[in-house]
Amino acid sequence: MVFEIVQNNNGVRKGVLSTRHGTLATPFFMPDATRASVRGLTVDQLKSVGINPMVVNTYHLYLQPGMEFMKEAGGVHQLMHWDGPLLSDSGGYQVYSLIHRNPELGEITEDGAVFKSILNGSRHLLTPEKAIQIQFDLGVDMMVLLDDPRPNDSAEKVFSDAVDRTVRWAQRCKIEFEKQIVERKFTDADRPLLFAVVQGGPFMDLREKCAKGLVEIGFDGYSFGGRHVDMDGVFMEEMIAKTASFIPEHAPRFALGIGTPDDIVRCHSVGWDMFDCVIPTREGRHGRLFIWNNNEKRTKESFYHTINISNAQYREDFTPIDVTCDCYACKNYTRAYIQHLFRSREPLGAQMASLHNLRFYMRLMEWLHSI
RNA sequence: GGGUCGGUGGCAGAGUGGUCAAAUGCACCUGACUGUAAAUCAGGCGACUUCGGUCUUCGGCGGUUCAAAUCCGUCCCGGCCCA
Repeated sequence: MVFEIVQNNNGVRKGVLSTRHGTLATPFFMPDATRASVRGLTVDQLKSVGINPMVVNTYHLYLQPGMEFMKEAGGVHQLMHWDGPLLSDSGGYQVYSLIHRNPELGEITEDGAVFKSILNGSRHLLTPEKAIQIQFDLGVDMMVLLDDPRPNDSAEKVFSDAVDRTVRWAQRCKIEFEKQIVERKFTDADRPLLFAVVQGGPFMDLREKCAKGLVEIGFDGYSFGGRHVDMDGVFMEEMIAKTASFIPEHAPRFALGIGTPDDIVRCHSVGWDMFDCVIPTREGRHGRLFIWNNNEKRTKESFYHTINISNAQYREDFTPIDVTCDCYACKNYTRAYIQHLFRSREPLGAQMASLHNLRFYMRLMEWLHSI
């Protein structure tokens, strides 16, 4: 059994997911180590705040350092000196994001995603099969199939076509996945897990259709694809809840790219189990720090606030970022010092901010496990 | 003492008659960031404002001109050169 639900409270689940690099208690959050590195942090630092699974990216690692190198390096675990579980994203979202921002950089065809490298302009074709092969070469524990995301303001027809394509690609991914399992002599006990992606944008019936199509093919887990907020940035609560309900209960549900702390809480409360997001690290690098509200004021609706450490009001604030936090930054440094590091562009500032925010996210997971 | 170049908004530094409340950079004040083209990006940064404008600014003072940061006189201050 890949995934076992140990508690289900009106759809709020706690479970255990088994991977080749250990079991994971859901819900869990994975920081993004896109280029085989959580920006600015060492393995020891990540471990010190309780990080276990992380997400690397097919697209980025394929372009740089490239797959020959990755094979030579002995896989991504060995390369980045990480012995915890790793999940790789397929690169579908990266190509989508690239094309969405600049249509000249590529296009989606039935064959796969055609795109220009932003590093040197070289042309590449990422097919569903290739995305799977690359992820096997990376040696990750969990992979995501190549999907076809679209911006949330697209027409229904666009989403409908994207859903159909995502399902067709899913079929191709599954076939390639099974072929690789045989070729690489994996057994059911030591094979990686494969996650499908449910697309459909804001259209509920398309989400349902996509989920059905994917479930029919059969995957280890299912992900929420695309953006979970509308064009105004509003969390699409009902759609996210419904999409979870379209996924079989016994499968882990991965909320791709989600999210802010309250988005994670809301997603978890409607049945999502796994999360990854750049927010704790990116916003940390940009000076936004997550802070717990006082215990007695903590509710699922309101449990944290943020500060921008660069703001003038913290210039002489010689208190820790968060008095309740046990991360290295909070244990040893003051807000005034972190601000000084930011103002003087000392990389230690961004590093400590990332570390603290990741600790915040880990504590958020601990909290969700405890309530 | 003589000559010469120069004094511009917190700093550096453009501008050398009107389109200048004055480029640009830094600093400063905010904001954004959700499967990382992001140690990034956006806005603000003289005062007041009914947001259309109004008023006071480019070392000081005094001129020329319809109009001056820009031209003239003078004074103050600084750099360099000569005594």
